[in-house]
Amino acid sequence: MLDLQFVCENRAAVEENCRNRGVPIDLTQLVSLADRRRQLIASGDQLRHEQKDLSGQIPKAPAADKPGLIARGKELREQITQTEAELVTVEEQLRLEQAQIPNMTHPAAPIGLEESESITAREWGTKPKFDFKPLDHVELMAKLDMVDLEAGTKVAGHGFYFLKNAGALLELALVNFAVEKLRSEGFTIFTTPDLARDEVLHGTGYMPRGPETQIYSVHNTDLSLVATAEITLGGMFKDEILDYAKLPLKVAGISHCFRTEAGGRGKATRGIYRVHQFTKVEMFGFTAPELAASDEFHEMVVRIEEEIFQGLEIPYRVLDICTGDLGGPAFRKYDLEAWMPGRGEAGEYGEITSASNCTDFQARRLAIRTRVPEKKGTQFVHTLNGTAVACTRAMIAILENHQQADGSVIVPPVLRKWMGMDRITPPAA
RNA sequence: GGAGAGGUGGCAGAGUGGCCGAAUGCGCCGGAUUGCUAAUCCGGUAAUCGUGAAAACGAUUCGGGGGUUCGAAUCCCCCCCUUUCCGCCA
Repeated sequence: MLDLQFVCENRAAVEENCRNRGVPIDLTQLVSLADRRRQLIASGDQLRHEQKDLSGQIPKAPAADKPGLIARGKELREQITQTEAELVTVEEQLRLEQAQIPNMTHPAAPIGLEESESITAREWGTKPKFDFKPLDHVELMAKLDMVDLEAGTKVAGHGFYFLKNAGALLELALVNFAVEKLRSEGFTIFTTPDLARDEVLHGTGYMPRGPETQIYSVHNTDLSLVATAEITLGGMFKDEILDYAKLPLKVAGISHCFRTEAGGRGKATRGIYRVHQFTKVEMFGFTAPELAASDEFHEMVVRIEEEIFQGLEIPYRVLDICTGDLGGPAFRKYDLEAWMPGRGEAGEYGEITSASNCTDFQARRLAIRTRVPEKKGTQFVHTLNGTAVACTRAMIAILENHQQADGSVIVPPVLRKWMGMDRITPPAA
């Protein structure tokens, strides 16, 4: 969420930003609610001040004066109750209005509403040329006996799967590879809860239990399955004041990710590209509340993502995401898209990572602050998140890019120590 | 799951209706002093909201919510969390 005072004082800029992002918004209501809130706080403060003063006089007052003072006290109590009740209502409405407003946007982010208006910042690697018709990951995994989609459907429904044989090993190898990389970069590694309180989901900008939610919730509890470890990693320092000297904090989480993918049917649903559950290693950062600090962290996150996929020898491109395609909390976002030879007619790019700088947008709702030397009070830290490895997508890219004419797949050298094999071949019958 | 104990400032820990935003200790910051890797002494040291250019002033906050009262950290009710013992268990 944005700072209320900031929104009121920079109304035109906020409205323009919303237009750039394709978010319809009218700030009139918000501004008048903010005014009303201020009035109510002022009169409430004044009434309470008088009440405090009065109740201090009562024990010392002559007996004859007491009934009058007590009567006045009762009157004040009623006025205060009334004022506070209205304030609660106003603040509730205000919160709803505020929640609609997306983060501001990095001045360098490309402006545009269509996905196609994102800019390709750079490309890496050479797309493989095959002297045979390349298979897609579904066919490859079937031939290599790496997945059981039917069993997944039987047990949990469409969008669930059993990884099997080299499939299961490949998932673990990817997790290990990412963890090794992140440790060398100074990240503290966590396995995190796969469920979180709705309050934490809201804090990180996810909306459980709505009509269009992407989130699975557990009935009769305030818990939901996490869509990413971003939620739990962001939530772990909720309401805390972080030591400025220890920033930036680099943490990484291994978790399962659960997504309903409501309305996601139709495009690219084949195989394990879009699934309801997958395993992911996620980076998360808390930086000093300065754009220079979070910008630098953002570049580092993208660099690590690129080095991971360079290690896996996957051709990819980096997209600087345009304003219309940024999520609400993101100030700027870079996606990595891997070349997937089995997608579409002759191969297509598919999203494999996403790295966002959320500036203080998440931190404000989560109340994660720091004390900046020489500055009064506390300030909200900046938070960032980025995918190290989303296993299913990474597996697709590996299988389709490294497939051989005989249907086997060469294992990227960096994974071999965990896979225990150089090449994935069909298991002996 | 059963029985008990407890949630107060960065930490520890007092406080059972007005003199309590809160003793004391530790930590931290500033200063004094001492020729010595330290001790001692003095002072300062919460967050949030509102008004204000600022200094400052006011309000709120003792796990959360509700109640009693002129007045609640303190009394009553509900909830949450932590912890100890027992049971069960990967």
